[in-house]
This record gives sequence, C-alpha cells and structure tokens, in this order.
Amino acid sequence: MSTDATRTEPTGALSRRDRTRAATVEEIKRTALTLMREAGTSEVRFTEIARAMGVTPPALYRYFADRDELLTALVADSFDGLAAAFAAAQSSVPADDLGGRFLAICSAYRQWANGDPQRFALIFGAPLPSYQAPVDGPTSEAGHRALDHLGALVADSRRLGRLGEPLVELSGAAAAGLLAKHADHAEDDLDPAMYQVLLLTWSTLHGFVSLEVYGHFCWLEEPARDGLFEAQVQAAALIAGLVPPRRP
Amino acid sequence: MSTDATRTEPTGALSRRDRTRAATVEEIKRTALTLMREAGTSEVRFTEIARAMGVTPPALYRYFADRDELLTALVADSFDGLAAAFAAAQSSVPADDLGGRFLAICSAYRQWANGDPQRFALIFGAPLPSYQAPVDGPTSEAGHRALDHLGALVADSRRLGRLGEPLVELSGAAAAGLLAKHADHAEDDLDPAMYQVLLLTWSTLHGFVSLEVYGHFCWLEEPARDGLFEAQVQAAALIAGLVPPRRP
DNA sequence: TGTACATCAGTGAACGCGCGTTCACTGATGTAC
DNA sequence: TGTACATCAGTGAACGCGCGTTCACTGATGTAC
Repeated sequence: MSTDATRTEPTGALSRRDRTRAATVEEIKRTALTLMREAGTSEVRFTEIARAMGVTPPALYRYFADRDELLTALVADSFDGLAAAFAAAQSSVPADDLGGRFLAICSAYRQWANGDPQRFALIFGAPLPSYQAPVDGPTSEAGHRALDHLGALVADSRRLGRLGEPLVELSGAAAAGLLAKHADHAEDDLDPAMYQVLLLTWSTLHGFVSLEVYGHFCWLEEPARDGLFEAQVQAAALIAGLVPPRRP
Repeated sequence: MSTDATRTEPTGALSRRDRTRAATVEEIKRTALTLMREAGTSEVRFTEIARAMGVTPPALYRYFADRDELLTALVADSFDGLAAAFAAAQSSVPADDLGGRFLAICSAYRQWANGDPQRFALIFGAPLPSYQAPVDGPTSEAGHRALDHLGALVADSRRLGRLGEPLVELSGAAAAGLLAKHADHAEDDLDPAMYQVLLLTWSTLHGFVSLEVYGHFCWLEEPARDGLFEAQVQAAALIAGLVPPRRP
C-alpha cells in the first residue's frame, strides 16, 4: 500500500504530494536567501518571505514550525552546498594531478562563496546569535567541510612522494597544540606538521575569498581579479609545499 | 566669551556640558557595541541600548537623530580605531627594522580585530544593508585603512634595497588591471607588482584573522594559536619578498 | 555674590506599525472501497 | 468507474508585543547682568 506511490512515481519513493511539498520547502529557503541578499543576513522576516512568495504568513507554518527552524535548515543547506561544490570540483580532475586538484578545490571555494554569498556569510561570517556551531572537533563544522578535501589532497600528495617541505617551520607551541588536538581526531592520516600546513593554506585561501565576497575587491575588474586569485592560489600552494619554490 | 570655558577647562576648548555630552555619546556607542556582541551586528535596538544604560529611549534622540546616524558613527569609529591601532603598532618599532614593523602591523590587525569583533565585522564583514562603502578608490575604505601602513612598509623596504623578489609572479591580466587602476591613484610610490604583493599579503593576513575572529579557530588553545599566527605572518612575509626564502 | 533667564538632559505618555504566531475555516487533492 | 471520506495547503481575522519615534513636560545646569 505504501509503495503504491513508488510504482506510479519512480522519483525516489515520494508521493506527488510529498514532492510538491518538498518543492515548496525549497522555494521558501530560496526566497529567504534572496531576501537576505537585500536586507542582511539576520533580517529574515517570516512575513516578508510569505509576501515575496505571494502567500499569507501562516502558510509557512505548514513547513517550518518556527523562524528558527528555517534558519537551522538554511545553515544545514549551506554546509551541504559547500561539500557538494568541493565534491564536484574534485570529480573532474584525475586524482594524480595534484596541482589541478588544488586549483579545483580553491576555485570551488571561491565560486561557491561568490555564487552564494548569504550562505557563505551564514557559516563563515559573524556567528548568528544562538547559532554558533558546536565546538567538538578540531575545527568548527564549517571548517571541517572546507578542510576535508584539502586534507585528502595533502595526504595523497605525500603518499605519492610529491609533498615538498612547507615554506614555514612549525613553531614549538603550535606543534604541541596541534599534536594534542590531533590525538582526539586521528581519523585522517595527517601529522601535526601537515595539519598546520593545511590550516595555513585554508586561511590564505579564505582571506582572498572573504574579502572578495564582501566586496573589498570590487574595484578590480574581472580579468585582473582572476589573475590575483591565481597568484593567491599559487602562493598558498607554495606555503603548503605542494609546489616547489621557483629558485631551488 | 567663548573662550571662558577654555580658561577654566583646558581640556580641548570644550565646556563642561560639552564634555559630559561627549562622554554620553561614547557611552551610547560603547553600549551599542556590547549589545551587538550578544545579539548580532544588525540588531542594534535603540530601545535596548537605552534600557542597558538605565535611560528611557527618547533620551537617545538628544544625541543621535536616528538609529541610522548611530550606525554611521559606529562605522566611522571602526575606521578610526583600526587606523589608530596601526599607528600605535608602528610607533614602537624603529623604521629600519622591517621585519619588526611587519610583525607589528600584522599583530595590530589581529589584536584590534579580536579586541573589537563587532567593529571588525562592521567594516570587513557582510555589508550592512544601505551601508556598503562608496567605491571610489582602488579599495574600499576599510581596505585603505588596512593597506596604507602595509604599503608604506613595502615602499620603505624597496627604498632600503631590502625587498626581495616576490614568490609569485604577476599574471598578465592582473598586471594590466592593477596598472590601469594604479594610474588613477599614483599617490603612493608602488608599482603594480608591489601593489599585487601588497594585496596578497593583506588577504593572507585577513584570512587568519577573520577565521579567528569568527570563532573557527576556537578549538586551538592559546599558545598554539599564537604559533600558528606567527607561521602565517612568516608565510605572508615570504610571499611578499620581505624576507628571503629559507633555502637560497 | 545674587537674582532672572536660557539652555539642555531626561521623562513618561502616546502613536502607528509590522512582526511572529494562533486559530477556526474553506477548498482542493489524494485514498478506500 | 464512482462515491464517501481523510488529509493537507492555504486563508483571513485576530492576538500580544516591542519597536522607532513624537511630543509636551520637569529639573537641573549653566549664563548674563
């Protein structure tokens, strides 16, 4: 009986009603993000969303119990979106083309952020009141999503014997701290030095991207901005030891 | 007559009334920033500020015509605060100690941001609705404040013949774009290559700082985080050519 | 020094507004036999 | 295939609330002579 819908509707075991319902949920979230773009991230007005959708406000309560529940969903979506962007970027490059993979990851980060500034702000910007991510692991949730792919790349890089010496040494204090943290999370095969390299690479990349997303590079027209980004990626690769320095 | 107050009160030609008034203005702004810390940047409630100060809301209209006028003042203060932090950092280091100056600038950026997260978010975070900075120069206003001191350092560095080759080459497109922009703003003596170096350095620094400010490094305890920051500064210096690479 | 006046900080009552949320309802869409 | 019922999306009226802002006022602080 419950599989009747599955027979007539092969799309993922969802009945017609469930599918239109899911579509509406998507529309609500999309509308919320669009409004955020105009009015600022923390100004998600339930009433305004309804108005923009041509619906009365109470209708939204069929889909989200609460204004907070909507926000939570948006945050969760942001994490998924970032992860998906990384996965897509990785898939189109052969696994042993390390330089290509690095560029793909960095570009994915940049493009995802620019294409979805609200989501970027949601997980990497100033934390929303009562929405700071739980701090259990050695990064915030957002950090995890961003670092996982970079981490895999660095690990692969060393496995292939192509990871050079990082450009900066690990200070004693940093090494100790990272080591301590790393003991809890030995899931990935990175030693503290590689983990440091990872963090430096990430923040180098993040700096460019967040400045660009928030409009601090808008004075620089497009071919030039791309060029600057590429230089930044190159610098990050050098820091990480993914690429040998020019003058050996 | 108007100088009577100056005679009795040598503090900057302000009458007693004007000074208490200025003090109240400061208290309002301070309270607003404190509330932002708890409730998010764009949630500056006029009523709440008044409540926190033990005053009725209409009283604030003696000092700010508008909620917007208060916000404008906060933004302006943020710019000034950042500039002051840079100036203070520079003053305590001899001008020919280039490495020391670089570290001082970077640390000032970091400390100012961590000490004043709301102000940092205000000028470097997601732009407030209807408050995006006017884009006249080759950076946003915030960028100018941050870059001016770095720019002077790079220029001095070259003047002293101690500026090495930057680690990354300038791509053609970036060079052309930066050159075009630079024609308008030839105030400082930086060629496009140095300007690119400057931007890369800035965004590298900004990446670490903004991740830290927004809590993405909070899992890393203090001595280790400092160590990571120093490594990041070292990496930025290498990219800029302010410091020769380890293996020459 | 003392008195008369002007200036200003802050009050408290009041306003209009838009928000989040609830509730009982109507119509349309699916389900069972 | 047709009818009877259940489920659900969306409506419109209503609520309580806190906000920004105005206004006429009181008291205190300075100013002029």
